[in-house]
Amino acid sequence: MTTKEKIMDVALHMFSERGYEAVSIRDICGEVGIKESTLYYHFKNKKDILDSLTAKFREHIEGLLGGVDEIADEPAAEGQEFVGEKMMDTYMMDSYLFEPFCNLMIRLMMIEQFHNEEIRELYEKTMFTDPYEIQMDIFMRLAKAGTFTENEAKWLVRDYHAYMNMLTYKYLLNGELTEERKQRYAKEVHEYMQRIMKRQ
Amino acid sequence: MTTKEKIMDVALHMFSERGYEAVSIRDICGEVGIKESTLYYHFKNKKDILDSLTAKFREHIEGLLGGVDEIADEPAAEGQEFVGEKMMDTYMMDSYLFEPFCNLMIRLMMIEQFHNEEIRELYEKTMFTDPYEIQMDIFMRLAKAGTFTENEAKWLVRDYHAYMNMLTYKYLLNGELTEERKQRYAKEVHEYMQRIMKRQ
DNA sequence: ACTCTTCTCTAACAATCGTTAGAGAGGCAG
DNA sequence: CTGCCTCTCTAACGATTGTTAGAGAAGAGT
Repeated sequence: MTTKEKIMDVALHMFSERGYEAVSIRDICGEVGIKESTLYYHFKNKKDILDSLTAKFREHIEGLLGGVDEIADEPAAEGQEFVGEKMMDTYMMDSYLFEPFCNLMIRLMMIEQFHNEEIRELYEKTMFTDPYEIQMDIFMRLAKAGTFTENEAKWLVRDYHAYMNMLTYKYLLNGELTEERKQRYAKEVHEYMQRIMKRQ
Repeated sequence: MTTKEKIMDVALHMFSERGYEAVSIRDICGEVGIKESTLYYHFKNKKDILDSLTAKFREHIEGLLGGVDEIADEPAAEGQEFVGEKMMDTYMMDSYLFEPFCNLMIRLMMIEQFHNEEIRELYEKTMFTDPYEIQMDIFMRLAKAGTFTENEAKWLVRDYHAYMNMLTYKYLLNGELTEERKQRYAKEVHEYMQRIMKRQ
C-alpha cells in the first residue's frame, strides 16, 4: 500500500468514526507514521482527502450500478423464493452494505451530510434514490409476474424501503460490523420478504 | 427573555443547523450581542450550554410522557376512524415533532449523536424507544378491539414505526419547518393508517 | 453614603488548527 | 560524478479556538 493509499485508508476510518472536523491532520499523520508536510505532498489540503474518498466511492458506485441490469435478469437460483429479490439483496449486501470501503463511506456520509452539501446529495443518491429505484424495479417485476397488483407494489416498495433503512441503521451502521450482525440483518430482511409474499 | 435564555435560544438554533463543534462561542455571542466573558458568567463552559439544552429537553419529554396515558384512554372524537390513533398522532405531532423547541432539539441530536454518547442515548430513547412503545400500545389496543390479530399487530407496528421515521426525516428534520410541510406530513401519516385499516 | 450583589465589559491567555518554506535523502538517467 | 525527480523531513507561520483575570456599571438594602 502506497503512502497516499495509507493516508486515505486511515482518514476514512477516522472520519467515519469521529467525523471530518473532529479529526485533525496531525491525528491522521500520527496513525500513518508520517509528518504533516508529507501529507501535503500527496494532498493539496484537508478537503482534498475527503474529495478523493468521495471520488473513489463515486467510481465504485458507478461500477455497481453498471452491472445491476444483468443481475436482475438472471433467473431465480434454487432455494430462492422469487426472481430477482434475493439475488438483488445479496448483491446489495455483499458488494455494497457489507463491503468494507462502502460501509465506512456510508458511515462517513451519514455523519457529514449535515456539514457538507455535496455529501448530503451523494448520501441521498446512494442510500435513497438509487436503492429505491432498484427496489421499485424488482417489485414491478413481481407485480408483472402476478404476485400482486401494480398498485399494491407501489405501496409495498415504500414499506420495504423504509423497513430496510431501519434495519440498515440498526445492524450495519453503528459499532463494529461483525459476521453475526450481518447474518442477523440478512435474516430479518429475509423474514420481511417472506411475510410480504405470504400476505398477498 | 433573560440573557441566559437568549443564549440558549441562539445556541440551539445554531447547533441544530451547523452542529455543536462548528459553532464557536464567538458566533453565539455575536448573535446575542454580548461579549464572550458575559457568556461565561451564565455558563461554566461551552459544554454547559449543551447540557442545559438537553436537561430542558429531558424535562419537556418527561412532561409529555406523564400525560400520555390519559390521552390514550380518551374515546375517539368525531371524524376519527379509530380510538387512540389519530389522537395520538396529533399529540405526537403538535406537542412534539412540530413543537419548535423539540423540533430543533431533535435536529441537534440527529447531528450530534455521532459525536456525543449521551446525546446518542437520548436520541434513541426519544425518537425510537419511547415512540415505539407508545405505538405498540396503540396497536395492541386495536388488536384487542378486533381490528386485527395480536400477531399481525406486532408486525404492523414495526412497519408503521419504520414508515413514520422515513416521513419524519423527509418532511420535518431538514430545511424550514413550514406549515405546508407539516400538513403534507400529517396527510401521508393519515393515508398510511387508512391503508393499514382497510387491508385487514 | 455605604456596601453587596448581579451583570457586563476589556484584554488577554495557552492550545490547537490547517498550512507552508525550505532543506535533505534516495534512486535513476545522462 | 552530475543533475533531476520523488518523497520525507524540520521548523515554523498566522488564524481561530475555549477560557479567564480583573475592572466597571447599575441597582437594592442597610
